[in-house]
Amino acid sequence: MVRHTGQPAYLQIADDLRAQIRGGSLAPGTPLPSTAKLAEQYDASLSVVKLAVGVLRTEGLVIGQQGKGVFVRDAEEPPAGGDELAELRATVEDLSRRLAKVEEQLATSTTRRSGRSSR
Amino acid sequence: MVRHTGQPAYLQIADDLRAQIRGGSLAPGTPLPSTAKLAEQYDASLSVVKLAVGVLRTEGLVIGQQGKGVFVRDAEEPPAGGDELAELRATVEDLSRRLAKVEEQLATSTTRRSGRSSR
DNA sequence: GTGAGCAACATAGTTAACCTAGTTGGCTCG
DNA sequence: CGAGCCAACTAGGTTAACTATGTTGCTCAC
Repeated sequence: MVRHTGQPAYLQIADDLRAQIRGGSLAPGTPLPSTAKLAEQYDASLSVVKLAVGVLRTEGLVIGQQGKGVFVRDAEEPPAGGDELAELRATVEDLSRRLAKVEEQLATSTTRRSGRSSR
Repeated sequence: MVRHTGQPAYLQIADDLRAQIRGGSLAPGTPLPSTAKLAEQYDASLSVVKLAVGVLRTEGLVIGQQGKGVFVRDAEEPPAGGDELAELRATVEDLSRRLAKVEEQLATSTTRRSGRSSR
């Protein structure tokens, strides 16, 4: 897969593509590699690549055109800070998750139930 | 499915949920119906509901918690100042601070099972 | 040479199945 | 009574298959 950073594969791929876009490796107007190519490149299934592209599409970073490809958006004007906002939100969500986890660990260090055996 | 407005089902569902959130039918902090319930409610497959929720998650409108549910995030509405960015940055800073603190607590008391019975 | 048609490839959407993992509450057994 | 186990929920991730639809380039007949 990609790496086991705790992040799901489709988010890792989305992150990587996002970084390439912001970094300039993928200039506005240029098409991303095709779904199949990306799947091979990241050694992932088509499904996770589609999910990753879907995330970027939702974020408005890219625009998919049926039959042609997925193109990096011009990013002329960030609509209400759309993409940076999305990034910040993702960060917030991640932080919240981690925080809730450690806080729970701290709070329940004595409670200790939930014995879930094997499985 | 939902309706054939040209929009794909998962976007229609996402739109509807988004409208309910913004409209107040789904107040911040309240959980969305479970995936299964939503699927039944919209007469859609589990997959499209999961996609719809995924969109809202990407947008940061909701936060999913495994085992519990998907909860409406606090106050998506931008304050009158309009500087939602600054607010988010502040939130990120705050979360980072708290997280660092708690992580430090955890690290410095690894063998410690300090009593703190919550729940 | 030109146009029609077709094949190949692209994204997009939908569905279904399986697995992981966290939460909760109830039941059993010591 | 209480601790532990477990079953039934929950969301999340992954994969695969199928369909629809749009684009492009090639071929072939005329």
